[in-house]
Amino acid sequence: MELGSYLPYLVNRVGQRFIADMTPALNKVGVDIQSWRVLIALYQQGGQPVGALSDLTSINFSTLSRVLDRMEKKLLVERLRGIDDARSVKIELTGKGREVTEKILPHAAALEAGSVDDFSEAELATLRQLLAKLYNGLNGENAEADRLAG
Amino acid sequence: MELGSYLPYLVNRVGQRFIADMTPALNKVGVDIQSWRVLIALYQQGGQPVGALSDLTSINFSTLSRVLDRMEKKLLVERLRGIDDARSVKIELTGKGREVTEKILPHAAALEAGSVDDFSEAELATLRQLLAKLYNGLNGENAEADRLAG
DNA sequence: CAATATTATTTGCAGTTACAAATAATATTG
DNA sequence: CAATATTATTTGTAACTGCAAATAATATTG
Repeated sequence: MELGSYLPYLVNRVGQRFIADMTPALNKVGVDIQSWRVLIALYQQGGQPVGALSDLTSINFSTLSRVLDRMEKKLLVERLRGIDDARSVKIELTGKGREVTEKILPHAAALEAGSVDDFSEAELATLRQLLAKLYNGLNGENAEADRLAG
Repeated sequence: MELGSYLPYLVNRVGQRFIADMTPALNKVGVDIQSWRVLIALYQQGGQPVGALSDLTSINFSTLSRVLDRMEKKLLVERLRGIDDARSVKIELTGKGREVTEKILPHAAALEAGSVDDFSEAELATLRQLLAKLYNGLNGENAEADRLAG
């Protein structure tokens, strides 16, 4: 097996570069990378219970609970307890959360655009499609359970 | 901007799934994900100074120093001080390090193979090529410096 | 060649992360 | 409907991470 063709390696180094390149813009508004993932998810998909948000952001649910603590302290989100089921907590963007998200979004868009400067539209579409397909080919945290359940 | 087509999102969730799916095999031999990245890198590219290893694994160099502490304690690697330049420390796999790597490798290969089960050879080649191209389109940690240097 | 600058790695420290257990609520079942 | 199981989130804790400063060595320069 060659490192340069090993998918986890190729994916990880791209992910780390995205983070590194995004960091200056995030620092400017005092938002860390995890909080940024929560911000876009909420901005685009609307208020979510913690569990759904965990799936959406790929952040471990107990880590996410702490990320939400930080964000709540900064008034970026609020926890709405027991809207339909009192066990779940709906997380909503605040006005400030929306504002901050909209301040960051142009940087994010520019960074993404810059990263695929040399891509044709077809290549870009293919990359997105193949990344989605790859995701579906993986098991996620329920790998063990999935396998046992057959 | 749509979340489902946003590259950092697509890449991050694939990366997290790779980690989640790999974790059981790593736990079995008591190796964490960062150490695993170091193991494959050294196994395939040979002994490296810390800085080069940091680039190769996308692990922050100061974090890497601590990862190497753990690995050294487990006798997976050794630090060879001042081979050519006494400032640098060459990191080498130990026999045990090689052994453990070879115990994990089949799981890693199987996981990768399983993740692309539905891919044609052409799709797989395209994905790898586009991920490499995407990586090159990103700036890495020197983004600021690069930009200033023009 | 002493003083200063540069390069490579480690360490202090203040957070962040994730497992497992605890808490809190709803759902099931005998 | 009380007892038990299940679902959703938080919290205790121990380890991990990354920035910035410290250390340690080589390279440059006046």
